[in-house]
Amino acid sequence: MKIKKFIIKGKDIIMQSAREQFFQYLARKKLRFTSQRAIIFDVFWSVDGHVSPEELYRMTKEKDRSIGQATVYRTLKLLSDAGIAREVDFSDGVTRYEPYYGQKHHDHLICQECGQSVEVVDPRIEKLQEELAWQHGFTLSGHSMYLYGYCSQCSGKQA
Amino acid sequence: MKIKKFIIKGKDIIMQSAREQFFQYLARKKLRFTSQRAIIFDVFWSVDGHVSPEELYRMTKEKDRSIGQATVYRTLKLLSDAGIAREVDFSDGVTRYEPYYGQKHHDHLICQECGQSVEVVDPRIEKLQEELAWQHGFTLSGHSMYLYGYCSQCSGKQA
DNA sequence: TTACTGTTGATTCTCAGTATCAAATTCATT
DNA sequence: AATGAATTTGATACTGAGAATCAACAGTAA
Ligand SMILES: [Mn+2]
Ligand SMILES: [Mn+2]
Ligand SMILES: [Zn+2]
Ligand SMILES: [Zn+2]
Repeated sequence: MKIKKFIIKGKDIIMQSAREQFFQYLARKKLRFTSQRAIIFDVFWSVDGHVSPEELYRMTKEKDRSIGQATVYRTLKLLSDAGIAREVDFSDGVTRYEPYYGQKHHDHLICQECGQSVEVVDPRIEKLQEELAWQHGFTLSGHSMYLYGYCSQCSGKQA
Repeated sequence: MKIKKFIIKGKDIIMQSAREQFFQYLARKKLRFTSQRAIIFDVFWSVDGHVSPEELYRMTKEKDRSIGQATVYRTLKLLSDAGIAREVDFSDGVTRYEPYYGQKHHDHLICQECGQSVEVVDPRIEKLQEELAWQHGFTLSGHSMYLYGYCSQCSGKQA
């Protein structure tokens, strides 16, 4: 109970910080923190998962009928640039976004049967990636890594 | 000279084997090794790089004016299924294909400035990926890993 | 107020990739 | 060779994600 409350409070604080960072980013770029952007941010943050622009569009519409789809796309791009959202691509044709503020970097392990995804990270891999790039004279600025397979439930059903 | 000749000969042998594997695959699936498929295969193989369907379409047209774009798309898909081509996605909006027969698995290191890509592989990373999936109860069937950064030429020009 | 800059939603557009389909080709049997 | 079934083809229409356009709108500062 206490722990859960603590966690929720923690998440809430993070949310406020992220909101603040978004605000700061906009200010720095002389852009405005409009009501639409606020709504989109809030819904996006409350989902806290891997959400496509179209999904988010549907959800924001429930809060505000008048919000346009283009604005959702635009805002997600802004959130990316501000460093509080990240694009993820599970190779199923839709680009998704996930909250990224204060979150450690992670990669994804995806079940090809049921679609569930697990967030994973291995510091040793991260280190080796850096080395690998270095060996080829590259300055590494980022990477994307997706591990595809079958989860414990689904690998039983496999042929 | 001799070495180059040997390499070319080697490549040629591989090409023949890949062609043979394509043929076998088609036979197994009761599909036909048509002239169009042969042409597309040959051009694809001669390019030996990361080529988009549209690029390949343009190139095959130079060999045979009458080949349709749909056939190129279809054939690339067949080559994928046959295990002699692989889709690659450098996150620039186009899916590319690369020959994959007899080639060791590799990942890609991409320069975000000039677009050049380097094929890389680190057995230690591959191993750790396997372990990582295992730890989460997953059976790993594949992965995609792209390292983004700036090559030695381009990192000089960086701001 | 005015002038200016950024924002919005609707709409149109683009572009990769797919679905459709009638005509053509190839294969299997007779 | 003739028949008929199965596969393949290229043209064309279509789809769906995302971007571009644009006129109306909303803050901002003088
Ligand atoms: Mn994630
Ligand atoms: Mn490659
Ligand atoms: Zn599963
Ligand atoms: Zn470069």
